[in-house]
Amino acid sequence: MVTAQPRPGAAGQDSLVDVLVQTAFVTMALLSKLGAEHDLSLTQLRVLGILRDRRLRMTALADFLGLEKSTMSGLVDRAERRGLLQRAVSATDGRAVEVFLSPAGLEAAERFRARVEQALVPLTSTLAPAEQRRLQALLERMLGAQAGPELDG
Amino acid sequence: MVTAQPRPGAAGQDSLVDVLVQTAFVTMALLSKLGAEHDLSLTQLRVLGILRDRRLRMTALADFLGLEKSTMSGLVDRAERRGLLQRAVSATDGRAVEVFLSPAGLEAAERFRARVEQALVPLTSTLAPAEQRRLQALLERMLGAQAGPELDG
DNA sequence: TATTGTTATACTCTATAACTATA
DNA sequence: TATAGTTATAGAGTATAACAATA
Repeated sequence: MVTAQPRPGAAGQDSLVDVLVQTAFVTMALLSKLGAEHDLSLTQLRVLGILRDRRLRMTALADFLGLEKSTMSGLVDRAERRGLLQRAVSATDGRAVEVFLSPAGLEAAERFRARVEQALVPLTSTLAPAEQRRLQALLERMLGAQAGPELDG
Repeated sequence: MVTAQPRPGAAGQDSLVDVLVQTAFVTMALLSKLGAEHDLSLTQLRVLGILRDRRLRMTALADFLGLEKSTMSGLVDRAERRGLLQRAVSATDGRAVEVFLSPAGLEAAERFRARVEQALVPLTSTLAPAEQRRLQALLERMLGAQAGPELDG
């Protein structure tokens, strides 16, 4: 879990939960580090990822991320100021604001995606191709069991 | 990766990297949510986890978490104020400060660990016991490939 | 009156820079 | 002089509450 490696050297008596949590921390640390290189927080990265192929209202985006709409305002403000995304009042509802990636934002999202792919190779390539497929399948099945659309992203 | 589920319904064309990242986000969201129930941030949870079975200097703790020592000061301040951990000047080096869990902090750490274990059951139990062992083994091998002690925790 | 967003305010997390105390 | 921590300051991320505009 949120614990340090048990004992440097004494491996393997962890539970699946421990390993899942460690994997999550390692992965997030990596994302975090890569993001920091471009001054992007994990949340900003998620926003870019989510908007890669859609245009969402503030509220929908907030729901996706599990955040308050007031938080979204600030988040979108900063990203917009940096030219990564844009706002537009909805054509059908004068109250609603739609958010979408700017060309620069889209390019940043693509570029980042490639960086992550590449940065994770040292980890994933530890496993043989068949094992990688098995791991992917197991994780997919596990994730499938998990509910809300707010959690992926 | 940091992307939303491809298309609600169209599953499975993701790469291993995508799935790893999604797993990480789901896991972190869960930890985050459980932590929030006790007003504990992910970082505070990590501190509790790391100190569960050790006593560290401020600098060592900062290294473990990959943070600046000034950040540690604030983090430890707040946790100490809440009675979760304590500071003590090192017996051997008057400049150094050692940090360790208070009894309340230890109890909180244990309690939280159990909560996480329990909260992840819906996910892990999707897999048969043999599959769980296989998943754990695969992840462990993958993690083993990864370097620094700053990244676990 | 209900919904969509924004603004005001406050707190945590984070970093950089300047500082104190000990080695 | 170098090292260990703290303090001052500033910015991002987060939430709650109050508000404006539209439905």
